[in-house]
Amino acid sequence: MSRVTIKEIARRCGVSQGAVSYALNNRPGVSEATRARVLQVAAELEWAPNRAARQLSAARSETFGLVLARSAQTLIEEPYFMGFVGGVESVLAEKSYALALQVVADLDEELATYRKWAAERRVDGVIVVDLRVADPRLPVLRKLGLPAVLVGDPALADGMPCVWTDGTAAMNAALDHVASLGHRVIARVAGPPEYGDVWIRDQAFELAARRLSLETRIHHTDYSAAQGAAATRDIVTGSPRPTAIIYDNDLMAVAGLAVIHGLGLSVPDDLTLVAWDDSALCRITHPTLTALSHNIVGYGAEVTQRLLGLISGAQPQAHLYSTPLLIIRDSSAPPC
Amino acid sequence: MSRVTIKEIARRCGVSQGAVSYALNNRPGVSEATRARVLQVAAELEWAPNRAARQLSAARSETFGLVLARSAQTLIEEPYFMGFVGGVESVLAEKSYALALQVVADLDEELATYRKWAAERRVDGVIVVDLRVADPRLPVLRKLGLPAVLVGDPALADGMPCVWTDGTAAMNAALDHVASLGHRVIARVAGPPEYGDVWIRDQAFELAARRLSLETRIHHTDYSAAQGAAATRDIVTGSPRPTAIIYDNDLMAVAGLAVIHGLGLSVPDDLTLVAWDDSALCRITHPTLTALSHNIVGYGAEVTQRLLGLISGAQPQAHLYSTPLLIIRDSSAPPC
DNA sequence: CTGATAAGCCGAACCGGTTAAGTAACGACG
DNA sequence: CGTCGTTACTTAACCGGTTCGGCTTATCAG
Repeated sequence: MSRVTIKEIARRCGVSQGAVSYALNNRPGVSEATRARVLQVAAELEWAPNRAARQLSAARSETFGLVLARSAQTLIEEPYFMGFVGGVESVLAEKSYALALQVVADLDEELATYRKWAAERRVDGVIVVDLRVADPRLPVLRKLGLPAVLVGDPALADGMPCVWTDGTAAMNAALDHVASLGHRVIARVAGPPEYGDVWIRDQAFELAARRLSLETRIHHTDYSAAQGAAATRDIVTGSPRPTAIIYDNDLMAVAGLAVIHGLGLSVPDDLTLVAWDDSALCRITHPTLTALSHNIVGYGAEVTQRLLGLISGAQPQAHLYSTPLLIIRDSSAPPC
Repeated sequence: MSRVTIKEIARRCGVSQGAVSYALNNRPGVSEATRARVLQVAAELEWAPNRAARQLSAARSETFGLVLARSAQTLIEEPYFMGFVGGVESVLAEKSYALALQVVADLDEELATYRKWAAERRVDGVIVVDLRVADPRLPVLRKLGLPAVLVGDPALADGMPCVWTDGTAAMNAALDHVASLGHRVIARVAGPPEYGDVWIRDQAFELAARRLSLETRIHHTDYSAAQGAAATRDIVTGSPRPTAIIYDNDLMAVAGLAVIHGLGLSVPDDLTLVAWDDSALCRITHPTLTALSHNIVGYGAEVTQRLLGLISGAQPQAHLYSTPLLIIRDSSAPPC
């Protein structure tokens, strides 16, 4: 067990602790010769700063927080989150920041977590995902003074800094695509309506449909495969039967595909399918799924960069990360 | 910004800091009356212990570490990890322990992370996943004196504490199942051979096949959907064509299913498919997939419990968590 | 040669807890 | 009544860094 401290380095170099601290932190106050000597000794002893000590005096924890208010089950099923976390990590690692990840059951527990973190000085800032319509977390974060970057549309962010992808544009692209193929009755299998992204897509869906003179229907789900399958069954057995379905995530699209096959129908001959979130799933089904693709790892990285900027004094602002790109695959074709 | 410290509580209660500390930590040395008063004031002020300060003096970080040496891409595709992390979290949350999660590219970076954590006193212990054959991490962890619980078979653990699921028994169950259906030529689409679990399953596969007089072949992959699909193509176009395929994860099984459909073959008429890791994927395909199911969330929780036990002085030992259960679904049937 | 300025370094306070050692008050007991 | 042991605290050191005021010494303008 090495327990190399700054004091030991000071002793060996024959200087004071303070001088060593300046040297190691690349701050003025020591000569280049001394600095070099200190750095060399530190390297020899394999010194690493004790995190707790640094946090205590510097009043920074060098940690960002991320709370996921979803069931463990959802987290398993949705490839989204792990990718996002991976992106966050990739940025944090090189700044030697840490990520405090907390999985909780609901928004109340999420709020409790923020309060606890703020009181404990546990994190320097948080990343807030799954933005809601009139999100109750925003006023709490404001009051706690906890720096935060929101993941979601500025329309939901109430002026707080956020990073978003343009769901409206993506929805337009998707509807333009199916309309241009000749589809006239389109269904949307959406996530829970309280989610801000879902709400925005709902709006965009109806608006674009009106523009293109399409007939529409929307089924709200909890994002799970089970409800995606159920919604698909409802849609397919309805009348007039839609000829295209747009899903809010790829898991439900894959589940829907299986239902359609099970009913003896064919994709894309009888139904055109479009998925949101283009993970590996969309490429391994038969037929492969047309999808709105975006780089989730990059998204997580971008959000983290913004949070780093924010705590070092950057102006809070909304930042458009990207617009999901429509990748056309075998699941879309003209209706027959 | 609340900055409630123990000193403030002491002032308000008219006692010393030390007394407050004893009271808050439920230790002897203060009267019940004083303790009650301190607790009440602490609650009123919404005091929470400053983590850094506590860590510094108590020399415990109340944090466990978990390094995932996989590409961000793999993490996205494999539902496994997020579920495992969720299980770990569920236990840590109630002990108010934190999880330091680090995603790195390879084993060398993983080792570097352990060294850094040990030097910084960053974590009290680590959870080690993806055990290898003759794993280079074990001697390093031993030397660093970092408490660790390994996730994997005792045969790979070199005497260190571990939690495992019985892959051999599961493989036997799978082969008994397909053999009893009448299959005689069985293929295995395995993960990378350097992974300990894969190695164990390889052994078990060959051994059970010999016992049951089956003809076998093994294709090693990197666990990805792409290589799972490629392996399936090889297998199906080989001769004599196997009539059953056992996959090392469900992602590859789903990818394989699509390949088989694409080649105009049918499951389960032409081929029986069995997947390892029973996530939602296995239930949303058509046909649904027979799978070796285990509770990954519970597995993560169990491992974490063991690590908590270990750092509080429990005897290190190997602990069998469970044996994956064979769930028979529509993808298995007698060969025709 | 003197006084001002700055570079380089030291000593010590400080961050917010934990904990060993010391003390005062009090009751029991020989 | 003196002694011993408890109980209930207080005091102060300590964890390992950061940071600030101040002390030397060298540098340089006047």
